[in-house]
Amino acid sequence: MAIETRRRQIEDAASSLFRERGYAATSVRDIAQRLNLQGGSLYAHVASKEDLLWSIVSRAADRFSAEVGPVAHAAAPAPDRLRRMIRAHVGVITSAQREAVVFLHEWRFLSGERRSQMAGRRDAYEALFRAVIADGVAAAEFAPVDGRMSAMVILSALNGIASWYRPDGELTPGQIADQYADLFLRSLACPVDSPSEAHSMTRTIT
Amino acid sequence: MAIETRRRQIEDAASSLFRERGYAATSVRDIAQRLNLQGGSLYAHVASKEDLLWSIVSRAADRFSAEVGPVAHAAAPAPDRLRRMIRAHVGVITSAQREAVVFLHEWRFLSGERRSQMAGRRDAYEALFRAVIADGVAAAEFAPVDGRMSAMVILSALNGIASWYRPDGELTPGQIADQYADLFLRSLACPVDSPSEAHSMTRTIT
DNA sequence: CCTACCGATCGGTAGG
DNA sequence: CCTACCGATCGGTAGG
Repeated sequence: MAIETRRRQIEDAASSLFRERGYAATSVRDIAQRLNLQGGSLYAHVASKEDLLWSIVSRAADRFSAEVGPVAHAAAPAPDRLRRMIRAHVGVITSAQREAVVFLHEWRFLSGERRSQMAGRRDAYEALFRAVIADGVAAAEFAPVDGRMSAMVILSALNGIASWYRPDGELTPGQIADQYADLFLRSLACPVDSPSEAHSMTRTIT
Repeated sequence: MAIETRRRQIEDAASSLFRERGYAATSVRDIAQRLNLQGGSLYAHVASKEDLLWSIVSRAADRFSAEVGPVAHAAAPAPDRLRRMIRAHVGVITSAQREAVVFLHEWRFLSGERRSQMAGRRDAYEALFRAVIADGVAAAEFAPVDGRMSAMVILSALNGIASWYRPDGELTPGQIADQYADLFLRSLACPVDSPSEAHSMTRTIT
C-alpha cells in the first residue's frame, strides 16, 4: 500500500510537470526533485519515463470511457444522451484536469504499440459521439447534419475547456457543461437552412 | 536573396519537425539533417533554436491577424462578419497548416517576453470574436449568449481543424468553413430556451 | 558551411 | 533510497 502510494505521488508530480512543461521538456530529475528524491531513485518505483506517461494517459482514457461510455449506450432520446455525455466529459476534464491535459496533449510521445493503442481508443471514443448524433438524425431529433464533423466540433470545443478551466472560476463544471450542451443541441435541433441561406450558393466556391 | 531563401528553408524544415515531434523533442541536428547540413552550420543563419520557433510562430500570428482583423472590423451585420472571420481563420489553418499547428501547440516554449507578447496577441485575437458576438447580441441578431464562452467554443473548434485537416480530403477549406459557420450561426441565432428547457432547472445543481 | 570541440544535461544502471 | 557513474545527446561556439 505504501508502495502504491509512492508510485501515485510520483505520477502526480509527473502529471503536474508534463502539463506545465510538456513530456519532452520534463526530465526525470525534475520529477524526482518535486518529491525531494535523487534522480536515480525514481527507478525503484518506475521502469522508465515513458512508463509514467503511459500510466497517466491510460488512466485518463479509462476515466473518459468509464464516465461517458455507459451514458452513450443508455436507453434515452439522442438529445438527452448527448447532453449527459457532454456533462460526463466535462466532469472528467474538470475533476482531473492535470491528467486530462496530459492525455490530450502528450499521448503522442508514447512509442510503438502504446501509441497506436491509444490512437485506437481515441477513435472509439469519438465514435461514441458520432453514433449518438447519427441516432438523433435517424430519429429526426436532429437536423440532417454531418455526424463526423459535428462530433469533431463538439469534442474539440469540449477538450478546449481543459486549457482555460480554473476551479475557482465563476462557472461550475455543471454550468459550463450545460451551456455547451445548450449551444450544440440548439445547432443540431434547429433547421439547417435558416442562418446560411444567403450564403449557401457560395459554399463550393471559396 | 539567396540568404533569405536559405533561412526560409531552415524555417520550413523546422516547422515540419516541430509539428511532427514538438519543439522540445526536436534537436538542431534533426533540422540540419533535413537540409543535409551539419548541426553547427545552422548557426550561420540562425541565432538560436528558439529564434526559429519565434520566426515561425510570429509569422503565423501575423497571418491570422492580417486575414481576420480587417473582416472583424468591416461594416456589415455581425452574422456576416462572423462567417467571414470563420472563413478567413480556416483559410489560414488550411493554407499554412504546419505553421498553424506549431503556432497553436508550441508557442508556450517561447521564453520570457516573447512568450508573454504572444499570449497578449492571442488574447487580442480572441477579443475580435468576442466583439462580433457582442455586437450581434446588441443588435438582436444573436440570442443573448455568453460572448466569452461562445468565442472560446468557436475558436477551440476551428483550431481543432488543424489537427485533422488533410489537403486531399473530401471537403474543401471553403466547405469546411461554411459548415462550421452554419453550425455556430444556427446556435447563435436560434432561441436560447428551446432545446434545454427540460433541463434548465438542473443547471446550477450538477 | 565544415571540423572539432565545449560544458551541461539527458535517461538509466550498479551496488549498496 | 543514495552515491556514483555510464554513454549519448543536447544547444551552441571557435576557427577556418
